[in-house]
Amino acid sequence: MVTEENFDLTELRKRIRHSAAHVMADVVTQMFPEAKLAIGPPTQDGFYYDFMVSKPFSEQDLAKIEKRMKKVIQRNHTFEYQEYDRDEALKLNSDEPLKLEIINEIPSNEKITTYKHGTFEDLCAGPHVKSTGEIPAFKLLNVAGAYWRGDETQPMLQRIYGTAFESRDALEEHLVRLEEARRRDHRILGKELDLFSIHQETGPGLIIWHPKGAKIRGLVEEFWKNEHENAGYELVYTPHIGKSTLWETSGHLEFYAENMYAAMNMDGQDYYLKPMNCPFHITYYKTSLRSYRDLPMRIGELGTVYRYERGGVVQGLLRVRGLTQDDAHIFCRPDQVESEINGVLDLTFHLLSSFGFKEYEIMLATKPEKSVGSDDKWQLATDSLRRTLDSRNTEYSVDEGGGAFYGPKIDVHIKDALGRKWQITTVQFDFNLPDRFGLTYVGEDSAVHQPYMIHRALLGAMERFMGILIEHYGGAFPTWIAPVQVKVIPIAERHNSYGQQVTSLLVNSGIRADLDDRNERMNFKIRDSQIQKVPYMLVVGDKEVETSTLAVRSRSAEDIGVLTTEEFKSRVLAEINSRI
RNA sequence: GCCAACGUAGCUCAGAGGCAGAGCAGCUGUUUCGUAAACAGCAGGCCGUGGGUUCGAUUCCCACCGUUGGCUCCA
Repeated sequence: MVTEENFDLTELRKRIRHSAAHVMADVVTQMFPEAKLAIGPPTQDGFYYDFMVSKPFSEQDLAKIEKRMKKVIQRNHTFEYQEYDRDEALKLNSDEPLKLEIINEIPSNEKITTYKHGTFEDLCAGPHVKSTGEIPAFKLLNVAGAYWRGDETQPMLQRIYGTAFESRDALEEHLVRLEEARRRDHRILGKELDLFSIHQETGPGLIIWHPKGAKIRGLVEEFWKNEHENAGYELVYTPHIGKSTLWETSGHLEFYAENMYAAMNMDGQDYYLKPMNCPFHITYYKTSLRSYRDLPMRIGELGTVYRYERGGVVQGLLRVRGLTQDDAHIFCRPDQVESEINGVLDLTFHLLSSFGFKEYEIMLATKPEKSVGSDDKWQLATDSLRRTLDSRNTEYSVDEGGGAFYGPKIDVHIKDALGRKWQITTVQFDFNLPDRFGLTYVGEDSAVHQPYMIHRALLGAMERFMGILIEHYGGAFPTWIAPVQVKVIPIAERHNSYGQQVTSLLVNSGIRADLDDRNERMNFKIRDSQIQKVPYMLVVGDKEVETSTLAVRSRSAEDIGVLTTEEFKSRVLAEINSRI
């Protein structure tokens, strides 16, 4: 362990990982002399090194590399720092075309430095641990193709991922966390809990919601609708396809065509599946002459859109081709922008915290180089976003130039139960569409003005949000959205009718209760309900029938004890109402 | 799209150039049971799709489709 200097843990890990990457590159170049080096940085959870090789590495190669790395670590070579002038550096790396490329991009006023351990010297800004012996625990994880500089026009390199920690225990803990993440994978839980499926026959990225998954989604949507109506939104339904002229006006055919499904031609007219809802909401706006008194108008819809995503990126519920956005468009006057943004943020945090997401990361993205809309519009919009965020005393970071070409935006990332970050909420100004569609309202001055348009999705897309929710809760949904809230478990057949009475009573009070009257032992039924992560199990046998009670068990394996049906009912209803 | 691995029963997975296998789930019985799997029997298959090699291919080769892990982290 490094002790002389009091490194902060993240810094220490960075050094360990970066050093492990060097050791790996050392071993790889020994084993595969023709391998050319690219880069090998530490990452958030580990490290990688990219190599240019003619033949990809195999799993067996990884095991061998790992073995030899251990030997290098044992030999405890010192990491030696070295400075070079440009010519020396070029000469030193004459055999490494990718390194040469990097050296040539280093500004002339910067030093060119290397780190050397044993016979392996690598162009590197450092820093490293003192010697290879100070890499206490590491593991190689997987191989993957990666483009040189992440650019698909560049050659594909082979990347080896690994991770390293300051102690065996910390490494072990990390591997357990990876395993936990795998166990919570929404695709696995989706199957186990019978929530949804995806089929080769129906098409990749297209979800079939099974009754239980549909139940959860329906409850989330119902909650979403209620909260939106409470927040002054009006909800609409719009079609799934639209004529080509609509998408010409909106600019989608010009700018978004590669994500759109091909046209369907009927009656000599081209129709397209909608990739976005905005043109329809705008069309609604235009159905009437709008006065300044009508604004703000908040038009919302759980709108299902279809987008072509490249084969390699489609994944479970997280990246799909048919998705339902929790979409809304706000049309407002310039003087209303701030309060509207505030309202959107209030609603966002209310919704997200209802699902147990309490940690947020907020990004304000400003005007990019290529953009539409006048400078003063950008100014006003960006300022109002900034002012709104400032006035809320929320922390946020600014992504300069990261806005959409049609307006600035605020993005919200959430942290789930495993501490993983997900980008979900987006609030975007749009200077483009009001122009293209010629949106207007009549002002107090009886002159015609153009409204501001804000596009926002709070949960993002229902499919993706459900995927995140499944992993966040690990499939153990809180009672208010659990597809089955209560399982009634009679011990023997003679208890079925009492079980049925209890079930009906609960169902009649709006509780999703189910009777398990299968010809199975109680233990089997309990196990089944545990696996299905049903919040409550009610065991009924001779004692309960006799005293008109229930033996209540929760899925967290707590024995809650014996309650009357009424007691249990009010307890569960209270829990449902408080959404816990 | 690109790199790699994978695709066998509803699910999880084993197998091998020569008759296709297990566990769970399903069905039929038996059992009536007190907090995480009762017992027995039965049924279940175009071995992803198409082509090639071979006397013979689910197995070997090629293509396609699909799934999984990657493709921002700048020496």
